[in-house]
Amino acid sequence: MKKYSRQREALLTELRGRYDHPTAEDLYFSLRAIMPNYSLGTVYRNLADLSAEGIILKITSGYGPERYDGNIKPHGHFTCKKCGKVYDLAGFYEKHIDGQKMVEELQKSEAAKDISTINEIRIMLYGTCKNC
Amino acid sequence: MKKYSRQREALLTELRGRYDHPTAEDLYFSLRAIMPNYSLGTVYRNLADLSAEGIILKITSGYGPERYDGNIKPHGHFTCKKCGKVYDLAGFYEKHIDGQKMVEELQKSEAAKDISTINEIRIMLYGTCKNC
DNA sequence: CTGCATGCAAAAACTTTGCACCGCC
DNA sequence: GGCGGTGCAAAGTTTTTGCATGCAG
Repeated sequence: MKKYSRQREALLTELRGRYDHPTAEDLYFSLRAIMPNYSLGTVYRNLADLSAEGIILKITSGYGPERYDGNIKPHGHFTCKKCGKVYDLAGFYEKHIDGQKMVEELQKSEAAKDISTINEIRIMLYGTCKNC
Repeated sequence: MKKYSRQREALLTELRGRYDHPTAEDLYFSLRAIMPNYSLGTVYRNLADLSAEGIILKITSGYGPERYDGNIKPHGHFTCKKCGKVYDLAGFYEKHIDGQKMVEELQKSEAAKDISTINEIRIMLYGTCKNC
């Protein structure tokens, strides 16, 4: 069982209160404003724990540092290759992705020889954003 | 126009000759065996150039360093969260992903307000592999 | 009190870059 | 010959970790 901590709680609240897919450093600065001794190591440790538990989402784009999302409802993302910013693709999953079917088909396919379990599907589109 | 170099040529040959999604370091060691002065900086520079030009694929999983793929035909990947290894999902794209339709629908959707151009779609599944 | 979480700083992991030299065009 | 690519090493960026201390259970 996981032990409660004010730091983890504050991190979760902060992340859930914003919709800009912050980096660890973004969160660090925000949290420092509230809890002046909040350390960067703790940000990273809590982000790693929370995302491993599936309580938050880690967003990996390959353009800049990792970003995090408090919204764990499956949804697609778009990354701007110029500025690295990540945008939500609302409604995209519902329209285009049938996770259950994908997993079922994979289990029947040749790829099944390598795969033991599947627990996450990420979809990332790339291009340039309107601000760039 | 891009100038020819033995190093870039060898990198491309090496990458196209293997199907294990090597990291920059993997390629560095392989290339060193053939060209003893091949430097890691050059590996990174050529990987960056080639992937920016779309001649090779950069595979970002978020579990370990970037990996690269000489096969640029669109295809899905699977990452093992334990060992970081990446596997191809053959036939997955054809069966599940209609890139053109995705882009068209996105242009009509609310997400279009942020997006200027789209030029890549990546899909990554996660879980554990048979070897772990 | 006991042990997991934190703060802080050092270190690790990965990637980029400055500069002198080399080799393609 | 000129300019872009390379080799090497140093530096940059991002993330992880060791250890003493603090706080939840």
